[in-house]
Amino acid sequence: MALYASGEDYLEAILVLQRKMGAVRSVDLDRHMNFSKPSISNAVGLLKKGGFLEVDGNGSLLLTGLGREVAEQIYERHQFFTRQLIAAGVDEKLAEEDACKIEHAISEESFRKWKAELEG
Amino acid sequence: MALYASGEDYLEAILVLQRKMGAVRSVDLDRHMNFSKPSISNAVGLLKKGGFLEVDGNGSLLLTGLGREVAEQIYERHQFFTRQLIAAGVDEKLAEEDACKIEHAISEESFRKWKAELEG
DNA sequence: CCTTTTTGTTAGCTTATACTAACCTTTGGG
DNA sequence: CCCAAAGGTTAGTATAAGCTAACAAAAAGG
Repeated sequence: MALYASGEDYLEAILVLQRKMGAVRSVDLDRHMNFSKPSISNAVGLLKKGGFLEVDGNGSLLLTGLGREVAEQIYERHQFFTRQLIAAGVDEKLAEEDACKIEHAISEESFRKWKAELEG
Repeated sequence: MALYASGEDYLEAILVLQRKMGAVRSVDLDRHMNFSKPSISNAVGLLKKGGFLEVDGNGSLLLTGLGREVAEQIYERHQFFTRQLIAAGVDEKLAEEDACKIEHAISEESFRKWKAELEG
């Protein structure tokens, strides 16, 4: 099952929220991303079907190995682009916003090389 | 009328083709981008309606001031990201592909500042 | 215990962006 | 001069990703 920009964003959000607050349920995603409950519910269903996460008896979202891998990759990109933009003088809010879009647009290969070049 | 990633790509392609071969018709776009004729036709219609281009009696696509402005902005981003990635060791083909996606994801403000920072 | 709130799902809609199949023009060579 | 090719449009379809309205189930607390 393919993963798209949207799915990457959900996985990243789950990772971030897990680090911040331990267990993460759909409703936490709901509050963190600004999407409606049905959108979250639908996205979580797709990620489950794709093997990126599982839902336990308490409704907690658990990243699988695959899901965690993707989430960490995307989050690393997020941080890199945010740092770069802030270093260039962009204010934090905009830097985050733009990083959040760029992170889905670049290939892993380009990212690795560019990061090595700029921060290596 | 709003302009999306897709529209930006068409405008950029028109600009590039104009520079390379003078007049540009839909069929030239057709060959340059790998989309079907109806997709091109539809996109051109939307760009016309949005005031980004006009079509003359010969079917040539003429960028308006607005259209040219957008096209040049996007093309500048395209060139910047391609250069950066190539400088980081990414091969040209992938650099172009990734640049082509990143160019739509970044805000003008972030782009200006980042370009100034990296290429002074 | 019953009611309200919290949480999640279903059903159905919208929009951006692509596609194919089929059709209509215009144009240009034999 | 006619027929084929080239160029472009129409109609209908698909998919990713969001939305609202309405419902269902579970938890919480007076």
